[in-house]
Amino acid sequence: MFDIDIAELARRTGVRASALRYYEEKGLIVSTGRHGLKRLFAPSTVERLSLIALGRASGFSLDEIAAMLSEGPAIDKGQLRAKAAELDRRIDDLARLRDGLLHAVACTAPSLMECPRFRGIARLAGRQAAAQPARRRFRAEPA
Amino acid sequence: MFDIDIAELARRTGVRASALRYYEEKGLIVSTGRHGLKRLFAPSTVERLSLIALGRASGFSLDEIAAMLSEGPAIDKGQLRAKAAELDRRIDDLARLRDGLLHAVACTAPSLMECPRFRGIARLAGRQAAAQPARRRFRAEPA
DNA sequence: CTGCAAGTTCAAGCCGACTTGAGGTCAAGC
DNA sequence: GCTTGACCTCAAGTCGGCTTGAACTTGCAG
Repeated sequence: MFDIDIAELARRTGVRASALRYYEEKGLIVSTGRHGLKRLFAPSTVERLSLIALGRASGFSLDEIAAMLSEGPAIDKGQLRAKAAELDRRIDDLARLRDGLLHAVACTAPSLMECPRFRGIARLAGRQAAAQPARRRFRAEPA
Repeated sequence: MFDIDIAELARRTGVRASALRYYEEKGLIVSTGRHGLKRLFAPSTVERLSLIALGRASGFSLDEIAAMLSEGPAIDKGQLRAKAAELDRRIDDLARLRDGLLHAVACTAPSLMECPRFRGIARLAGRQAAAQPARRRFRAEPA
């Protein structure tokens, strides 16, 4: 259970070394010290990074995640509850879209927009859906 | 049921005119013609934009949405099914994170990372969570 | 000792999704 | 017929989240 270097942390988490340095700079993770120049991380950082990945995949910004993970004496419960509620809404949206896609697979209408069921989904979607940039997929650090 | 101009479309959907022009350029929406210089849109574009908003909120890129919405003679069912499965995974992730947040509210451990339940969530989250940029919230076009 | 792979810093670049600003054009109202 | 203001185009800028490249430092193997 000794501290691990950045390459090992990258290997265990699938997060690139450059991203790990960036995370440290942003305060999302901490290194326990250095061996020469090289950063050392506690093994528990692996779990912390899982949580960060989960937050990212759920659409939170790094700053928001930092806030949720902060050790601050006053971690705001109300804010967490609000986040949870927001997640519930997003879950509903995703479920609706999933149902829409599955219906689209089975649907015989010539195009999605001509399918009344799909248009119903569209109508439900409404104005309130928040803008959000596109995902980018993980790319491996060149060997 | 006459065609509407870009300002009206923006008003009905909450999407800024500049974004609508960008969407047209990317082929996500089409204008039916011009009145002078001004674009005209069919009223059904409102629904289409709802769908686009839903897709965005669900983490799809504009290109992916364009593909899903395409009228193409061969809209790939397998791909849609894959998207639906992906959504299911994302829904699971979000539910897990939501449960984690709710537990955090109730939890007595001094910090999230010291709570065994939360660490369990972190462990489940695993490596497979895809990287994804942060949401940006909608900002209204200056009056 | 020396070499070198694997780390380091820092600045600059990239991507998607828009927004902003400058300068131009048009249809409608006076 | 002229102004006005809503819309137009096009290029450049912004933002978050990294990645990349150049130049440098180390600990360890030989």
